[in-house]
Amino acid sequence: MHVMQGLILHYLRGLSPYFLKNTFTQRCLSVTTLVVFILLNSKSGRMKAVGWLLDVYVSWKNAVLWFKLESEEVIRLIDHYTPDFYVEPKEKVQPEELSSILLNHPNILHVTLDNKYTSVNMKVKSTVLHVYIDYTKNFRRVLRDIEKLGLIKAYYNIDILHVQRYLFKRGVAPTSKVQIEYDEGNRLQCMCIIDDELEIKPPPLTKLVFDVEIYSKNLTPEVEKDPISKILVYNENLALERAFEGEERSVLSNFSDYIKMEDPDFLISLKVEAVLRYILERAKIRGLTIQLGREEANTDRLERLAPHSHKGRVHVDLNTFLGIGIAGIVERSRFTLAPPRLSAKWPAGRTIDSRQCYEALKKDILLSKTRSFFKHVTTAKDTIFRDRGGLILSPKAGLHENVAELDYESMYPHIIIRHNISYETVTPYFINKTRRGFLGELTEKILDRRLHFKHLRRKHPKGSREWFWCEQRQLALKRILVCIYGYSGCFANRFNNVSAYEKINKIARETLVQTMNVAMREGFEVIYADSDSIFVKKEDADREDYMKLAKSIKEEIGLPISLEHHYKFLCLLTQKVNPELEATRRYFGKLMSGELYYRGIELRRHDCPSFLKNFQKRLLEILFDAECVENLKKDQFKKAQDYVVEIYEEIMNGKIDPEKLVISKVLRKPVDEYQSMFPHVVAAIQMMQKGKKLKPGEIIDFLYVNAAHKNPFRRVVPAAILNNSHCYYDKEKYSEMVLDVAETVLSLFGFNGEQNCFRPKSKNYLEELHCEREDRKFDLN
DNA sequence: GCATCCCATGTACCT
DNA sequence: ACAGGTACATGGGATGCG
Repeated sequence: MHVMQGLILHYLRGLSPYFLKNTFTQRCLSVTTLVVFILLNSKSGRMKAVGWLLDVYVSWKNAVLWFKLESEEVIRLIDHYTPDFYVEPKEKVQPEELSSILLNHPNILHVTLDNKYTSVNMKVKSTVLHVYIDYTKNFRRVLRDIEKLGLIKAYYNIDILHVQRYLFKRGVAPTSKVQIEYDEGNRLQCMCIIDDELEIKPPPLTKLVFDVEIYSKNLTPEVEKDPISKILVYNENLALERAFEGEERSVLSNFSDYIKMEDPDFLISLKVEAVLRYILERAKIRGLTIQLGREEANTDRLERLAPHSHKGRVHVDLNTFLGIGIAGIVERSRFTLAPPRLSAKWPAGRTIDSRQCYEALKKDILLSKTRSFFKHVTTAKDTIFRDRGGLILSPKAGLHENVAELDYESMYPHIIIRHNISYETVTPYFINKTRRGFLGELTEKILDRRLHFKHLRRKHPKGSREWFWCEQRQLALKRILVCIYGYSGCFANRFNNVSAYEKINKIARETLVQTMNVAMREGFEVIYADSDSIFVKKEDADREDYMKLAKSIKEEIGLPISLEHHYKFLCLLTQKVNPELEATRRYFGKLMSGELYYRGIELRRHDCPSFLKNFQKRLLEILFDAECVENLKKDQFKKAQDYVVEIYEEIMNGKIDPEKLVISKVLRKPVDEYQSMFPHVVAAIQMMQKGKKLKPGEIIDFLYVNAAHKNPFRRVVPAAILNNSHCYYDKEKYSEMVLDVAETVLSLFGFNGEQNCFRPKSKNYLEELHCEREDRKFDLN
């Protein structure tokens, strides 16, 4: 009850005349704007502007839209919004009758009869009632009330956000460039999209990257007790630009003033939502009213802070920003048609669902709430036989020279498009090719866009702004594309069709087999293949020959494939636990360009201490600093072994900075759910004893101090409570790890850390590894 | 009582 | 609320040995 009242007050305040006047005068301060206003105003009483839709939220019966204008001004406009949904009456119930019953509800404005598809199959339209509600806050209540009637078979369009409903209807994606018209009451009269789809440069949105330091005795600060000691502001390159420090009150109010002055569109920090809330809570405790958004925020119930409480600005996590940048966030917003504050953080499923809903509604398909049940009955045996993922050809373990890696470009999206795979076109028995599939249509738009930026990127010098923007855009789209395939068969997908998913996999496997056969026919040896890539070699083949192979595969199979890497040396590994077997998805090598390239080994793992990573990298550099295989196997291998001895001794002498030996692991579940005392779990428990609040997903940094100790609590120490003066790392444990890391790189050449630390096993070992495998024909049975 | 093997558990990586 | 496949470290019980 309290919460509800708080929210309503909050919304009312947001719309009060006082507020509107306030922003209006503020905006008019600039002389240029005044001139523009007068000029535009003189004719129609309406004002026009061009800008970008920055943020949208919905409250009460309005949509509030924030625009960044070309003039760098920011304006807030209001548009009407009427929440609505659809219902399908039960068979015996007359639609007209249900309609008049519904109209009795005090919060239902009106009801119309309509014909819509209720499934993505689009077979036949059903008669449905279109129900309009007065205010957003009554939406759930109306649903609850009419549920009790027992007259309704199904509800549609009820589990999307109001802001999605508004934007889908408008058909405008946030961040779009638009021409707007609005009246003196700041009511939006007209909004037309200006096509800037092919722009590389993102809209001119400004950002503020910051970090908050909190003074706390505990590992997790408590907002009631622990003051903010510093707020640091960083520039584009993450260099410190400004520091607010000293007494907390002044830190907070200076920071708030700074935001007001700089007026950034984006607020960016680590754990941005938690940090912004912490700032507001501390301000409240200090009796300050500060404002981080462009509108006043309601700070009555901070623990229930609404997701869009910093209205008019977009808050984004630092990692998202570093990953895909503003350009990537713009891509996500335009794909999902959701405001960037949401689209930037939504996980894959939500992202794809949003766009699918938009596309479905455009086709007159209503959005069912319930996940569709099994569409086709199959036996368990069928499922096991059919539902296999990508195909992997065991690597031929050993050292290879002059190897080409050919990768299909976006294989899964291409398969979806070429084979018309979609929720409504695929059954276990056939694919309907008489009409264009829903999924293919969507995938093609996004794939074309991604490839456009991927290829455009190459036309700009590496490191230029344009290059980065293209990269950020194509990366953001790539991440979405990969998930379209995975999400197609996911149970949580409202349109899901497992057959479609399985079909994609089947075609992918067949494609890979055909690809290998082409390569072999052309006289290449296939030494490894995985899902959408093959590794081939042929004596004396050069770059041209490999590109020619890619071309003939492309022509024969019809999907784009290209030379992704050309290796001077490539090591394919055997399994550590079972050296007779080859290890997939674990290899390392050196490219013709001189660059190292590796997958799956310790160097790629985030839980490997930095010291060991550096060590392994150096080992690779030493090993591959060779002209030919002989040179590598003899001289460089020897040098690498010497380096292992050197590092081994350095560890044993206790000379290494413990900081560099810290291991990071993610805590995947609450500590009490673990069945064993794993090191990171023990470290987590120790941290909790020191007052750290830990949730699943958090990173645990720890150091081995006595790995073999009987008491699990004596084995590790969390990095956060490392006391340099009496903390020693476990030399035995870390020296073991040094040997393990060395073995990954050197065991192919006979190195075995355990048995004979630094001498090769046998002379014949390498020759054995190099024995040629007879060529095989691959076939799907 | 110990060393060793084996397996479930858990995390991370690859495509 | 993305899937499926894979590798490896770890803990701890089972097993074997003396």
